[in-house]
Amino acid sequence: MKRPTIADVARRAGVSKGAVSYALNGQPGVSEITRQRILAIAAEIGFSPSRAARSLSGATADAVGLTLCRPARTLGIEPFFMELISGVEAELSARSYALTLQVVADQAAEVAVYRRWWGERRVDGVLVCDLRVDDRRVPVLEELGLPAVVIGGPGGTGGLASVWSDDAAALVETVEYLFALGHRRIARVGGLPALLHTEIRTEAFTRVCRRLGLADAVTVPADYTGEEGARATRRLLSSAGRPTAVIYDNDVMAIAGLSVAQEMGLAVPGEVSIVAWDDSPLCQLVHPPLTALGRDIPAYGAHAARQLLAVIGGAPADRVQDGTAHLTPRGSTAPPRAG
Amino acid sequence: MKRPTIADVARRAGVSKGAVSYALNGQPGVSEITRQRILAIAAEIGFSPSRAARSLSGATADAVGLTLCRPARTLGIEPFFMELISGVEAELSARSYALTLQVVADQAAEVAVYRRWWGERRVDGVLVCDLRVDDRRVPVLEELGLPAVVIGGPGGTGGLASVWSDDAAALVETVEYLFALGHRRIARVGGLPALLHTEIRTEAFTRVCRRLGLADAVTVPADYTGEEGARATRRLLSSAGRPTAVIYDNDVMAIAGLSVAQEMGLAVPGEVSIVAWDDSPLCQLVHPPLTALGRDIPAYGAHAARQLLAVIGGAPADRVQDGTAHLTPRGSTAPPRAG
DNA sequence: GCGGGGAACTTAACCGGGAAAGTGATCAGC
DNA sequence: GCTGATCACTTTCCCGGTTAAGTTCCCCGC
Repeated sequence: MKRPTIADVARRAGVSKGAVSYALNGQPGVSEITRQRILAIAAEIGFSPSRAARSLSGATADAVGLTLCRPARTLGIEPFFMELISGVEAELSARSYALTLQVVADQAAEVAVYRRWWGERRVDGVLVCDLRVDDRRVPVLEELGLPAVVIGGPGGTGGLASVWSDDAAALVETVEYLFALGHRRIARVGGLPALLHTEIRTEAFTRVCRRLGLADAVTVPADYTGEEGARATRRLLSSAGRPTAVIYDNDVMAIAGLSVAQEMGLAVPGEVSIVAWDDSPLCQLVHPPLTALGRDIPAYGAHAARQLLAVIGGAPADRVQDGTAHLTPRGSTAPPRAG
Repeated sequence: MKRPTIADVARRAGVSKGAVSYALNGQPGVSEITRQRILAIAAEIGFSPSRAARSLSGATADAVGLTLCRPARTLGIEPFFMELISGVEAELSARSYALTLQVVADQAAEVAVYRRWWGERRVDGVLVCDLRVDDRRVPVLEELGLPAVVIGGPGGTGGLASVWSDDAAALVETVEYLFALGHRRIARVGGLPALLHTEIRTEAFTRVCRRLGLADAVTVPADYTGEEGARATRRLLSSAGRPTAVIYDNDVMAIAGLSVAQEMGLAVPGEVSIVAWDDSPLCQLVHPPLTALGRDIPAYGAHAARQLLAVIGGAPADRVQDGTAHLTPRGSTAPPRAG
């Protein structure tokens, strides 16, 4: 019932608590026989050193923080965060680091959380998601000196370490694929415009379309929810000179878009081709299954966690590139029907 | 850069650190003028007390733990956990408690995590998900004396506090609704059979079907993934005397089932009606939109968190009932087509 | 037989707070 | 004018580890 302390172990072993500390941490200063005896006693009474006491001397909390700044409803439907977290976790728990999670309302709250965590020494570092254009968290983290790895970029990460994926290249690949199929009117339903990766994708989209000579390459901003995806799709598909292909910034909006197209009596992929960013099992459950840009999100998370641990360990704040998303063609894309 | 301590505040205020401690904690022992001066200085230099030092004296970690024991891919697609977490978080962060998350491989690992967390005083209590039949975590938690709230039941929670929802009643309501529509051959695609709530639902299903005189009320076990949902559906719909209605234990399997039915040329809801457990925006994105059993998962999580904080505070280990899921009829259910 | 050098410990200081006990000074009451 | 209470602090100890600085004791060499 009562949690044993190092003093309990010492008493039972008939040694001082210093000796127990040496024994448990594999340091010289105790004989092998004594060490084994101490370890056996510690295991027997279920002793594990108090993290608080340890971090009070040692200065590390053995925990990293992650804040999520999205409304509850979009957090739930998007597999991205949960997959990211499970990847982060895999890496952290292998080194017995804990993950402290906090859902915040806005960036101001997030910055406050960072300050508190660091002041309280609750975490040794943080992972930063949903990087924004001119993100106010970046200068704060730099000022605090709180070890951090930004999941996102490239660019906009200041002097902080980051792990990024080349969304621009993935988008170019997608547009070129649709172009090769014969599409000339391609539209895009984007994510939240304030997010940096949305801007990166939008810019890449505009650039590649101009290069290919596609005039009206429009991006309709949305917010990753099905409702917004549906509304944007309705707008696009009811316009004069409607697109023959639509790229969506996440799977939920793509599925909503597919529904809207079918509702409007448009054949997919005959009259409209659909591509989803973020491949997920859902993309394969609908009819037709969605062509999607997928990548290994848990690995991305693990990569970020690994880098954060390195930065905490004193490594320089590198900007590391993770794998680029690759296109998996499925039934939702085809050459546009002539007409 | 360097994190200030209480001694820094004391030095700048020209008082002892004891005085600073009283001032910050709102205790008597300092004059109001001094208190204000100390608070101003603390705010100015960005001081927040070290959690480690505080919990070393005070014994509370101001953190609760949550372990998730599902493979990464099913964690991602199911909105349940993320919604639960956001609800838990809302309650915890209001009382500035932190949430420590750990993804584990199996129950043995989970038990080890509990032992470590408690021994390390990393958490003040834990939330237990995915309660199993004869769950081995329950006796361990009781033995450790680690405050815990089980999210699940009723039953199987030993002497631990719990928050539960009446799945049996919700299932009965669903079957009666389908019966009233005229369905006489109703099947169910269940979740993992090892989970207690699956067993509760299965038993309730069997009982209500017997009561209504529905002979072949079969439950096909599955694992919440789309693939298994599709496989189970294929099996059910290709059998002789195929069901005219199928109830799925989660939304992903229901969507997969809908796809399979449409693939097999069966009209939904004309030839097969479909009901999903766990309503989510996805259910409204497919065609036809799915009739679903929904409830407020974030509120469920908040409820559990609130109870855990109460138990940590010394409240008795009650078993509290949360709201029952309610049926939202949509386009996927209708009277069976005569034939 | 005695000093030197380790090995195997013990002791004690420290980390950063909380809180009980102690210290002056002021003030009220008799 | 003395006692006692109260205020506003300061001092000191404690939490449970880590670790630098001793302290024994034993072995070895000369």
